[in-house]
Amino acid sequence: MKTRDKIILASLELFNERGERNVTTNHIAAHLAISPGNLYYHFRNKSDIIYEIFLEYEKLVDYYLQIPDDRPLTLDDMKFYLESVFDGLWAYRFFHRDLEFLLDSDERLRQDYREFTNRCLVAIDRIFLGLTDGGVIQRQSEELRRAMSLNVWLVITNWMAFLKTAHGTEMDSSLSTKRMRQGIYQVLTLEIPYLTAEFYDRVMTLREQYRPDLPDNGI
Amino acid sequence: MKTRDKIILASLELFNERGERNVTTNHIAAHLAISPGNLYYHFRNKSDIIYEIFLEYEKLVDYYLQIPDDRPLTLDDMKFYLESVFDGLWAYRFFHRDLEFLLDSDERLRQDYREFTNRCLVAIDRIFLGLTDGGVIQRQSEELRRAMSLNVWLVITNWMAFLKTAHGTEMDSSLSTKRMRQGIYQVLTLEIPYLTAEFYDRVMTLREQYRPDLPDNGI
DNA sequence: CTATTATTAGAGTATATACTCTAGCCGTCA
DNA sequence: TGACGGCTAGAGTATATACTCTAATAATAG
Repeated sequence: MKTRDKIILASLELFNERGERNVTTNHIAAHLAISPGNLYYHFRNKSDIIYEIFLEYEKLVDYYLQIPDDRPLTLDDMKFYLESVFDGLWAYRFFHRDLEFLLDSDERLRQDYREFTNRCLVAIDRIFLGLTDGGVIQRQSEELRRAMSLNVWLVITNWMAFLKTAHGTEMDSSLSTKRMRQGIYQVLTLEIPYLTAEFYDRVMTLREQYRPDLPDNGI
Repeated sequence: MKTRDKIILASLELFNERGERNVTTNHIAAHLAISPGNLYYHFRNKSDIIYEIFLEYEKLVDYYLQIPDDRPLTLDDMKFYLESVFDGLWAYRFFHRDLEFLLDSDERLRQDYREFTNRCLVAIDRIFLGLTDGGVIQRQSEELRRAMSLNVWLVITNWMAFLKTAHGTEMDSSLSTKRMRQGIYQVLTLEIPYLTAEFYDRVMTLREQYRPDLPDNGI
């Protein structure tokens, strides 16, 4: 593998583990057993590494959120969207953690992230529409649908942070995978009142699969 | 005013403006035109200042979220809760920004914040119950109510971050006050399907007052 | 084989940051 | 008046961090 790619990979790994703020370029270099000079030969600065990682994240999510325009959406589609998005969130979880700082310190990233958010919101909206056409969700006013899409986005993008802050340090990966799934449960909760009678039971059954089997409220 | 209190106040102000990460203890001292030594006479370290600010935040929110147990809740109560909580969020907006890092670097804060989250979730749940008793909201299963409460919490605590990241740098205070109100709009959106027939119109009218009068989706 | 270019090592630097230390000021109370 | 304790100034320090510079090595093309 090219050194450049190794740097991106190691950075992502370290960022996810320790948080971008706690990972220096020297750490990254040391982790790869290369010299700082080598790292800076491939990247002008730390922001450039982060930006590159963002581009991958963006590409992944954009890929996942493709919406067929020749057919309505099914329950399987919905399940796929939810699982994919939460997987992406997990794979790049450092990103939403220090988001505001990252955007503050990189104009390019700020611009791109804004458009990315926009695309995601539009995609969520289209998914709702597609599910409406598919008879899963009742038709709603555009205004309500948009407000709902935004709420879905807020729940999704805040889920990781909630897990990290509301739980202790007991974030071993198996537990957090389970907990991640609870994010899907939360999103499905948002949809419940809008389900059609035909699909109500099926969606509720699906939702059961993501229910946290833990005694408390998720705390 | 005591120097100690001035330090807390100035820190909060600077943290909110620039983000905790961008504010050093030397900045705070310089801003107050006092010496670093003076600052460290009053606080052992930066974490201590942040912890002190958190205690005030906590006190404020706990105060706002008091729930009368001798009567059901009214629409006015609900409005009060929403406006108060978003005001608190705005006044201490730096806090949720670098939350994960702050909790990572202060064991005390992590513990306290966890309990704080817990209390808030319980309070939201009780508010829903109170509104049910008040005939505003339809009675739901405990499980659904809890999941809804968590969604409300996720929307609320992510609202500031969303504003900061989804909009450009055009965050003058008048605009952001308007935008903050949209957070209430979003929370009310969550409640719509659960309103009783008697209160539906009144809540929808209230919600109208928080509707963003901007052309786009809030981007 | 040689010349040129891409890559890498690793010491080094400028700056920032959290925090310390000592000396002195100032109000109060005996 | 003087001594004492709370408060403050401000220079200073150890460490970290992002990043640079030069020289050496590997790869490649002619």
